[in-house]
Amino acid sequence: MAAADELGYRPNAIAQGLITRRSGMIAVIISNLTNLHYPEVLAELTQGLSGRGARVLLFALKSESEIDEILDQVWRYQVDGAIVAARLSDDQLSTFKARGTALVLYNRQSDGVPVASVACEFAAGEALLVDGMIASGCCNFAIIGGPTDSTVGEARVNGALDRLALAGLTSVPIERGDFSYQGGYDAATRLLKDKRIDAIISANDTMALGAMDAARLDFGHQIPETLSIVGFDGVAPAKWRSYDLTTMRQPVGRMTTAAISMLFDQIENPDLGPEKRLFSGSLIRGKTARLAG
Amino acid sequence: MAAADELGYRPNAIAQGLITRRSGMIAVIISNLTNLHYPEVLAELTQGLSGRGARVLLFALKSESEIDEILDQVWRYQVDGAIVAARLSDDQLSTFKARGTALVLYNRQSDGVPVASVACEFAAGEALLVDGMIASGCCNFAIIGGPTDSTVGEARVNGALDRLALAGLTSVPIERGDFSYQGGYDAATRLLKDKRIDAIISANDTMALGAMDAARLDFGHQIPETLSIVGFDGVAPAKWRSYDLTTMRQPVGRMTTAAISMLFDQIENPDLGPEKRLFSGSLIRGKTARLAG
DNA sequence: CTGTTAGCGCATTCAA
DNA sequence: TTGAATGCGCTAACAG
Repeated sequence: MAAADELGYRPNAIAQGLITRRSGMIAVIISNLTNLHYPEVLAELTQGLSGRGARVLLFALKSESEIDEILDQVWRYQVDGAIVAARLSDDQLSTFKARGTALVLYNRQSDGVPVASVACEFAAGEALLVDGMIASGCCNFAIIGGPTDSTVGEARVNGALDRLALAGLTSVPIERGDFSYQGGYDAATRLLKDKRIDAIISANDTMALGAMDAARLDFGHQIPETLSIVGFDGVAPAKWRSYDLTTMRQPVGRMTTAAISMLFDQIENPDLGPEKRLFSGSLIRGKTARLAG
Repeated sequence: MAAADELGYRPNAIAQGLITRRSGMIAVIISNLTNLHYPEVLAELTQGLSGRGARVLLFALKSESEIDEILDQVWRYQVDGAIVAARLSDDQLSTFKARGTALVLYNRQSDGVPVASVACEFAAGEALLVDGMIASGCCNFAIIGGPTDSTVGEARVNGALDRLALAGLTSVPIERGDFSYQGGYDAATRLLKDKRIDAIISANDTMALGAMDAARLDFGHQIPETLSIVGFDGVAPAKWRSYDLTTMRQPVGRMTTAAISMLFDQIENPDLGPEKRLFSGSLIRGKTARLAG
């Protein structure tokens, strides 16, 4: 019988799945793969899932409107579970429960339906950044946010705003970008017309890098002397020496590991109550902000 | 019957696949997802395949040695085809033919077994870069290559060496990196100890960016006045204003589109002769090399 | 054109 | 322990 194996025989996983009702496939749904942060997440997820004997069925959304057709495919393929970094409506969330498909949200929360999720704590992270900048003398803040329909983006903007308000800083100008370098560059170009701005908080690193270039190359700013800039994520280019961005690094490894184990917990024990796990980021003291304290 | 659909019924693609012998899944195998270039490729592939009604089963290799277990999974899952950006042995290539699984190599070639592939022409690209640099007065070239076991890396290094030899430039120093920023940074640090070097050719953009930072921040070079640097790929960060790298951009959209249509051609017509499609890159005249001509 | 049946490749059950 | 039968959800080929 082992001879058959030498002949190239491999059990048909598709047929196996039909009978065991376990396809061995996990849907990974990511809304903007081109964001520098997500390839890292995807790589970790793929490795981690592979280590637990599962395969990744990948879905990348070009726009959030595609999510319905994507979910349609997800149902057809009988995936054992899904890890989702995209906006899901309450209806869509309920469908997962109704169909008994395990689900973990990545860096998103649900206000309505209870659902398992992992996320990086932004409030504490933003607070740390904001407090440090205030303590070092920044007083005219501006924010570069994501699109208003982005959960992550809004959360980070609000986290920063809250902390600024706590320090008595209100009416902070906000410009929005699409999380891209160019988006950050353009947003900063609009913001820096106001010469008093001496601190920019960006909702992610890539936009912060664009903002840095606009500030120093077009506006003649010295960073961090005349302008502080901070980001969020801790992507690889933020560490590059031409930038050396001050930012909060998401613990990608721990988050993906957690997402995977939560997913398998659900699969093995279907009526497990959903759990939310929050990880705190780690401060990367780059050279783009003087952080006192 | 349409009422059943409202009830949430979706045909079981797994069962469909069992009988039609078409799973609707394409394996995408990528060796180093963390390389900045590949997320873009993956995004395009996923979109394109989705547009043709196929789903992506993703495999990311941490090291080339995992390829065998990966292929094992590929066979089990009865994928309709595979797009592979990883090193495959002749044996492995033959197995695809033997099992009748459609296959397109991405940016790799096979010398032995005939197999369909798409690739970006490096020789002409490197020639363009090299000629331009020579014409503008560079005469002490150095090369930053990839690991010796990387097909793409070696091809690009050899492309550059050939062209340099044609101009009578021989004994060009080569240092190798792992395609990462740090790898390029370190390689440049070793190369630039020789003060005569006035031109660096990097096997990819990310290493070129690392080399730029080493050159200007540690060695006090003015780019491109005292040192020219060119890369290959055309990744997003290469266009960032702090770098503005001179490079050859791979036509990712055309290449992925071609890979997908070649794959489907094979699927629909199994005994189609393999075709190699070569695309030429487009020169991006950044600011890191003065290119005469 | 609608209704029935067989079988895709397995895992699981039951009989031997 | 080994061997044969059943069925997972569907499609295709067939009969009515």
